[in-house]
Parts: sequence; C-alpha cells; structure tokens
Amino acid sequence: MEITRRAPIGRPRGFDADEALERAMMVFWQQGYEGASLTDLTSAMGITRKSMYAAFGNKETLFRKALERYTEGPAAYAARALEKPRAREVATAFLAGSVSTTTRPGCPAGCLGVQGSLAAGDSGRAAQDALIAWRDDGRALLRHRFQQAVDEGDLPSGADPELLARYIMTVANGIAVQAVGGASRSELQQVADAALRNWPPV
Amino acid sequence: MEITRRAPIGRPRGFDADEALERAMMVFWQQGYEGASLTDLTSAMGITRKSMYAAFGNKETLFRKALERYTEGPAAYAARALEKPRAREVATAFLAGSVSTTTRPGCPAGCLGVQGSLAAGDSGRAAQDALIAWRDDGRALLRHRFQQAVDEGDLPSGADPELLARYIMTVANGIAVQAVGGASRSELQQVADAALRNWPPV
DNA sequence: TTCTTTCTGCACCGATCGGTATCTAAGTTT
DNA sequence: AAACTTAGATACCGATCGGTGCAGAAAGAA
Repeated sequence: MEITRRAPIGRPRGFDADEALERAMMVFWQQGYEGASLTDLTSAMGITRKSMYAAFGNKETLFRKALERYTEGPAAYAARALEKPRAREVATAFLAGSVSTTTRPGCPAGCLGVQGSLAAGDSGRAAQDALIAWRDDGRALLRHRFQQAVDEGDLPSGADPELLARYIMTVANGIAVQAVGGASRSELQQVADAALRNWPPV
Repeated sequence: MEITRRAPIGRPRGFDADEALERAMMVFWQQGYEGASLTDLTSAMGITRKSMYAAFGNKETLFRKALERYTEGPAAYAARALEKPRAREVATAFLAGSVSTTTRPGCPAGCLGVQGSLAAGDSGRAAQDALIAWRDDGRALLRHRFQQAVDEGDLPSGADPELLARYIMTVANGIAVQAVGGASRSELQQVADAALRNWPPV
C-alpha cells in the first residue's frame, strides 16, 4: 500500500492558503458575513476571485473555514478556560479571554461569533444559523463543565449548570457588543469582575 | 397672526404614515439596516417606493425614524425604569424590560438597537454609528440615574455609577444576543435575576 | 374649473452583488 | 517533451441594490 504523500500534479499554489484565510477572517470579523463583499475579501487576501473559489469553494465555505480558524485562534481562550481545575477559574478565564479578544489591538473590535449574526437578509441566513450554532456549542461546553464541577463538589449541589453557562455566555456576548461600541479593555474587565462577584461559593 | 393649521394643498396621503413606520420598524428589527432591502420595507409597509421616499426621505432617514419609534414604543421600558424610586428597582426593571422586549411574541427576537449594529459594510456604517450612539445615550442615562442614587444615599458612596451603568447595559446587550439565538423569556429572566444578585446593598 | 399635490404603477438608472468564462503564462509532474 | 494544474487579469453573467422619472388618475383648495 502506497502511502507516500506525493505532490499534486500541476502548478503549485502560489499563495499561502493559511495566511489568506487569516486575512479573510479579519474581514469577516470586522464586517460580518453580508457586509464583507468578495471584492473586500479577495483584495485583503491578495488573490483573485478565481483563486479564492478554487481554494475555498465559495463565500459561505470561506466563512465557515474562517470561523474554524477563529475558534482555534482568537477564540482559543474558551477551550483553555474549560481546562481550568475549578469552576470559578473557568468562568473567570472565559470572561477575561472574552474581554481581551474583543479588544485586542490590531484586530477588529468585538467577536466574530456575534458580529453579523443578529440581523441578516436572505443571503446571510445560513451564516447566521452557523453562528447561532457556534454560540450554542460554546454554551453546551460550559454547561457540561459546570455539571462536572457540581458532580465533583466544586460547585454547590444546588447550583444550576444550565443557568450558570447561560449567564457567563450572556455576559460574554454583552462584552462583545460593548467592545464594538468602543469600550476599553479595562472598562470591560471591570464589568467581567462585577459579573463574577456573585459566583456561587464552594 | 394666523395659526390656524390648514390642510395642505393637494391630494392627501392615502396611507397611515404611523402604521407604515411601525411596519418598517419591524423589518429593520428583524433584518437590520443593511439586511432590509427597499423591496422588503415597502412591501411590508404596503406602499410604493415613491410614496416611501416622499413620506420619509430615504432609507437612512426611514431607519432613524424607525429607531425613534422603537425608543418610544418597544424600548420605552428604559425610560420607565429610570423613573423608579430606588436604584435597585431601576436596574431590575431595566433588565426585566429588556428580557420581555427581546422575547415578545409577534415581534422579532432581539433588540433593534443591537441588531445589525455590530458588523456593517460601507453602506451600513452610518446606521451602525447611529446605533452605537443610541446605546451610549442609554448608558449615559443609567449612569446619571445611578449617580443621583449615590448622591441620595440610595447607593453606597463607594459605588461606581459608571461601572454599574456599563454592567447593566452589558447584561442587557447579552440578553439581546441570547434572544436572537432562541433563548426563552424565562431562561433570560433567570439570567437577569442572577446578574442582579450582586447588586450593591444600601 | 383650475391648480396643486400626492397617489399608484412601472420602467429605468448606474452600481454592486456573488459567481464564471476566457485568455495566456508559468511551474511540476509523468 | 507531454500532461496537468494553477496564477493573474479582464470581462462578463443575471440578479439585486438604493434611488428616479414619468405617466395618468385622484382629491382637496383656490
């Protein structure tokens, strides 16, 4: 069985697909799905329409790939937060990550997972649904993590993991909206601190 | 001086401008500024493009008038909340109003002041700025109200009106995002209750 | 009646949308 | 060298965008 990975026949791609995807992610992050035109995207990516279609399919699949990259890049704070040993640290790290990612210098303000997912015309409905599912996934991960904390005695047995997860997600979403409105990192960190002040004691 | 309000010359308008504006508000509420096309708007309003332009100017002024109507209609809970005698009641009523307005049956989920204000292409930037200013206004009103509460001794002297206002606004914005994602009214009211659990005692 | 204004309805404007087609040139395989 | 694939550039597709122009009818004021 030949498993040698041979190079594909033909002229190799002349651009770095990862870097192009990174640039596309930034455009979607700032302008949302519908607000980002193909002209915006391809000129930021430094490639032609044809190359974009050959490499990524179409605008919608490009968006989905950009969202994946966002999850593993700027939004990786979420996965890291979930690994903290204590539920309180999970919540604290999640909100702190949300604050720093939505206010990172050199990146668009706000959260790609929230931008442009609220209102949409017909053409953006699929992207809107994808982002709603994305946020639901994040909330489910938090819920499972908090359930685990209850099982371990890390949270009081009366604590409601579903509610706690929704609460944290709500504050994080609000932080993203505030960031687009120009709120500074320190202002939002104060809000995050305030939101955690009523965290259930062990 | 003649102040008699005489009827304007010419054929009178054949539709109810208030009702047409109400319908337009609903479309903007659901689809955002850019996501709402003139075809969507005028067909919901039941009038032609020409009539719309004659009555409201253009799409942008129509949006601004719809936003005013929203402020005085569905979002009037904010003004009512500010009149409560105690700061705690202000915060409670503000969040409760936010929950009920973003999940009202027969109306789009979410908040017109948040929808479509996060991401925008070039054509939607003016509307985006208008909505950011709208949210800033709301936050300023809360801040002043909480400052007054501090002055009256209704809040502890160490309380930070700026932070409290931003905190409440952040939670309300997050509630709006959650509502678009399909969260129910009771789920969001629980979140609002949780957010107020750490309100400063008198 | 005459004037004025807005009505409805439809065609139309230039611009942009997402997406393709076509060309030549270039690089890597067999 | 032959086969293959991609790159870049440009022009184009039908559809839709926000916004107008024009026609004729309708209704109130002069």
